[in-house]
Amino acid sequence: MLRPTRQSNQDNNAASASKPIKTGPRVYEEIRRMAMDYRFKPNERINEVALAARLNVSRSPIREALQRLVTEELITFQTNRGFFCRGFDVDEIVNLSDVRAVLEDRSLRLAIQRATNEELAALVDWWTLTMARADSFSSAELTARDEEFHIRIARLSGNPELARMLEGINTRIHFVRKIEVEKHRRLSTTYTEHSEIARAMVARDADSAARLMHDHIAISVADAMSTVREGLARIYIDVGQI
Amino acid sequence: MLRPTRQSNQDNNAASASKPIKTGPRVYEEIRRMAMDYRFKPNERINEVALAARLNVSRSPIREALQRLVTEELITFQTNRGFFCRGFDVDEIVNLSDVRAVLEDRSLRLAIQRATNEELAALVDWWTLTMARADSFSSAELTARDEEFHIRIARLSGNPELARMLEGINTRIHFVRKIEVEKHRRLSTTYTEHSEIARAMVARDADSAARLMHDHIAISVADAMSTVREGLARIYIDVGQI
DNA sequence: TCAATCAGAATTGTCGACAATAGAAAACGG
DNA sequence: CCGTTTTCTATTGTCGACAATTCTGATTGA
Repeated sequence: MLRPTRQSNQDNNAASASKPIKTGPRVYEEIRRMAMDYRFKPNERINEVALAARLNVSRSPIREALQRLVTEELITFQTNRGFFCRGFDVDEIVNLSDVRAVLEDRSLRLAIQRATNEELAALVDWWTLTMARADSFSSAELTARDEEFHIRIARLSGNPELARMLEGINTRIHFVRKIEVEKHRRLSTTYTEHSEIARAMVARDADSAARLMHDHIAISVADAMSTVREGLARIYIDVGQI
Repeated sequence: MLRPTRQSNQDNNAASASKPIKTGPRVYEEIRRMAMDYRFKPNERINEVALAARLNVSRSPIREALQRLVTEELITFQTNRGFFCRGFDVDEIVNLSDVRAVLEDRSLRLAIQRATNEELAALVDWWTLTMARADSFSSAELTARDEEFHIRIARLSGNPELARMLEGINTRIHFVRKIEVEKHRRLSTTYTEHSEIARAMVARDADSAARLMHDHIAISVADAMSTVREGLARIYIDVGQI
């Protein structure tokens, strides 16, 4: 295999000849994605050499990426035993939803105080457009838009820390959210809640907006359990790629 | 220097012959501490080899620790340029305080709902005891107790995610807090606020407790500026160890 | 049959080496 | 004298190697 000088990024996945991208960040992003989507089974031990081979790099960048993901709570770690996929359980989802609720509340209220009319109008328009095209989007794309709606509000809050924390939560509940989006889709329930929230924001009606947001986010333990049940089914049924 | 087989942890700092401690975790903890206390100057570039030499290890564990600290926002990173100490500025402190306020509010309300009488009584007692001995504590110890007071409440909330996020914020504002503790001390202002909060919790008076907590945490931009000013003075005046 | 013990295999932890990149200093030209 | 280019040096990025640890599963003894 005569080692190449400094691995010329031989683009293993997807034939995109677009960007070279440093291996470090690329590896991090790739593993992060895998963890978000539970491509590792819950609590599964992650074999460093196998993963390194799969991504065509040595263990160093793998380990560095994994360490980062540990503090993002997407991965766990035990000394001398290595890295593991996080678990997938109801409590965590419920707890995260609770934290999320208070952060979204603050986020929204600050946005109402600080955002300009134009910015809020743009939010409404963007979501209206998204809904109009909803049918043409895949579930993954729709989930991404859902996430983006909330992040946009967080950005309008003017507090980057708030946005950062919400993004952290988002990556951790991404899988759950995707399941919920698909459930919505099956029942052809449209996402009118976002529109209502955005309109209340335009009207600078903080309390109404906050109430709508809260109801939108709130998740009963029963709902969480049902979602987890479905999630576990997918994780263990879907055949891994390759 | 005839390399030793697997570095026998020759205990560079402090003569503690207590625990062996794996180098990985040790290094992480040590660098984390340095970052918390701004032993690196704000925005200073961190030299990996120098740091490795200082801690008597190779660059691998250093880099892994630094990567973790990047996602904890104690360190920044730029590809091909390396790691840097985070900045030290007013906006960040104000923004973090704002987030902290909502998390502490939630934390406290959940604790009031869920904690037992015994747990809340223990909180009051512990703080009373701490205050009684306050004079015998160093500023560092007192700061640690201050932090612990809030973390205990977060634990009583029963939501580990809440506690985790507050801990994350605590590590980032640790330096600021220490300065505030010393300011209090100079003015011999006693920390009665904690006692009042705890007592309101015992009385299950959520709104009063929350109001007290909010006032306790709230920081005006002017205050933040003054604290930052003092902080910068310390950072650049204190001579680094060795 | 089952628990405990003990090789042998697999995996992690840390290291030193070296190429690629960025940064600093020197040489150059105006 | 100052801005630009070039050369040299310092630093980061990634790798393969090997010791230490954990895991596996085979063997033993009750």
